[in-house]
Amino acid sequence: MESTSTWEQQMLINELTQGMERAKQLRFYLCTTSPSEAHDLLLQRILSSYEKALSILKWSGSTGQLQLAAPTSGAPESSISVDGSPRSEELNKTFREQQEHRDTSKKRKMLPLWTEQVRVTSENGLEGHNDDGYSWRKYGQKDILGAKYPSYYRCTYRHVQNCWATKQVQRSDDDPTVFEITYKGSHTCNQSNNAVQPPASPENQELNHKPQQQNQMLFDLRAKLRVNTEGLDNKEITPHFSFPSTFASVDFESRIFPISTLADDVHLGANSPLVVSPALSESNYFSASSTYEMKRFRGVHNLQHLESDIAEIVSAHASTTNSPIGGMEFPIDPVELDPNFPFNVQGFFT
DNA sequence: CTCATTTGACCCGC
DNA sequence: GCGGGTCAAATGAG
Repeated sequence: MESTSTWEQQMLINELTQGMERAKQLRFYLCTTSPSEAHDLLLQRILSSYEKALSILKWSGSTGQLQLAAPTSGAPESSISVDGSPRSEELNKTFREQQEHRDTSKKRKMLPLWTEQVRVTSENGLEGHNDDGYSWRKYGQKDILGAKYPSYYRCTYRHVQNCWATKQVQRSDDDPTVFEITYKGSHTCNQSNNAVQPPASPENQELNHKPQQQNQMLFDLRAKLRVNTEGLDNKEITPHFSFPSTFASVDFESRIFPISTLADDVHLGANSPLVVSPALSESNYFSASSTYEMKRFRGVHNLQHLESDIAEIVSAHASTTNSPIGGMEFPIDPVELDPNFPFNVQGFFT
């Protein structure tokens, strides 16, 4: 019981911390740069973090696992609307909680639930962003009543890092250009530390599946970088990767949330902590092998997944040298990172 | 060869 | 029995 509560608290801390840090970043950007869509996106992500935190709070409250009250009465979306942005037409993503009426199964109450709507356009496939940096694996698709072939995704690192986040994507009945994405559970994998919380616009994965491996490489490299830097200055480096993806969200998020550190020192000043749930992070960084053991203990029912899990574990250590992005224009060794390192390569908010 | 997706089968709650 | 959700063998892509 307490462990569950602690986990929820960590998730909450994670969300709130991210929201705070994004707010700091926004403040900085507003002071130093001209208005741009980046500001809107950053605002959106800030609000999303807080909304998710509220979602967790409400969910925990309903299950009695966390005795905290949501700061708003009624639906949070009434007070914190992502769509509140005057440019929401471009971002066009609403965020609403539905835990009150979606929990028809007691077992399925075990995970927090929220829904995100993503609008798809013919030009760029998705407005706003397409990917939150999370890596998903599709595990099912089924036509159900009132939905056209909803797809089911789970976190790629479910077995490696015991991350039980899932999402369901289905086309909106009202507007065929809108896809409703229902997220279930929060990421406990490393990705959550590097990715922006409002998770991937899932349709991207239906319309464009390629970024998955790219995300994995990015994640692997990020993990590697973080491990390497953690012992040095408790800082981490997330360089700007630009993938040939149809969408730019991963690229964008890498820029907008440079997981801190040297890059943040440049942009935000040396007093920018950007601590993303250290407890969560650390426990996850070294959870791969233990998860593997756990899996063995519980009995592996899918050898293919086990093998891929092992491959992921191995690749996480080898990606720095083998991955195409490992040979990028930035030095891997953080010590060698020049404070003036051009994180604005390919335009940092330009 | 590896890994992600597809898709029919299966499980489970109502 | 029905329907939503998940599993896992088959298949395909890179």
